[in-house]
Amino acid sequence: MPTGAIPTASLAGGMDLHLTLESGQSYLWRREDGRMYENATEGSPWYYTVVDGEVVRVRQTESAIEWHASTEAEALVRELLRLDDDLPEIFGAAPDEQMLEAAYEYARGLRLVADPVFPNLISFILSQQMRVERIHSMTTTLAREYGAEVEFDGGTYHAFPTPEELAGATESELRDLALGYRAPYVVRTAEMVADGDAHPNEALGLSYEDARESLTRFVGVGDKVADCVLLFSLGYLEAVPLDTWIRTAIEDHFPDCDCGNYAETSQAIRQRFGVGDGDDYAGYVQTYVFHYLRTRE
DNA sequence: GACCAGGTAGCAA
DNA sequence: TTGCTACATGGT
Repeated sequence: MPTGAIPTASLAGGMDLHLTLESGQSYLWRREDGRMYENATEGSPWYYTVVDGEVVRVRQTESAIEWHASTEAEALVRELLRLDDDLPEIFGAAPDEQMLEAAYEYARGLRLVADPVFPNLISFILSQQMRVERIHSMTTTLAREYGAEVEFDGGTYHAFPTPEELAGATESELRDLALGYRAPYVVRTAEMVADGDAHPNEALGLSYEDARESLTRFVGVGDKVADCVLLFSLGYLEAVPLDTWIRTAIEDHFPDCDCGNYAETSQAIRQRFGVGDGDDYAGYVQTYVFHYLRTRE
């Protein structure tokens, strides 16, 4: 079984794996000690995910990010956890606002993730009007009920279901799993992908705003969920999902950015959060602010 | 028992 | 276009 260790000192701006995986941006990793989202973080718990049928385990030790997988996986780990992002470069040039500075300090070492797109799309369809812990538990349930079992190093893991596997579920079954009114959204979106009518990757290559518009054709996907898919999966780091927490931040700290509708408020806050003259990395700033506001105290 | 959580679809004006 | 409102569930 290939293993490896990526020295933390080699990563620009360091890395905090716990923050990165438990800050509510990805719902596709699970903690092997079963203590996801508990504040106590003694030891170096392993996290795992399944990508294209391959189990990938990672943990953070004092000096490295260790990985363990069924194939050579360093490049994949670097991609999934965005280990090549240069945090000092991003935050060195980020806006000089008191609340933002507090968020940078609070979440030092937090990196964005690059989730596989279909699982990410479904997990954020589930996310509406839900708390972070429950979103994670619902994606875990879908993996357990509909995902393929993968054997790895003596253990059994569950992959997130494919579009075909989820399209085979019924609304009624998913309601029985406590997905509530999101159940038909999940089935219908999975069917669109499984039937070849649409794929979230078709957003790639489009301008940011066209890409956001493109994703909203999926059932259960509006501007906010589309922004999450763009930011946490498709590498549009300028995307700033306007959820309840960010809307509160706008109200309290950047009231001039509230333009009354999503598209214009989005543009204003992206300019405010962005590095330099444009909106570069505005989504990076957003993720720090979200985590800071949601979990401080 | 309200109130809230990483909102959206459907419908009326 | 914009402005309601219904929608499930579980925790505080």
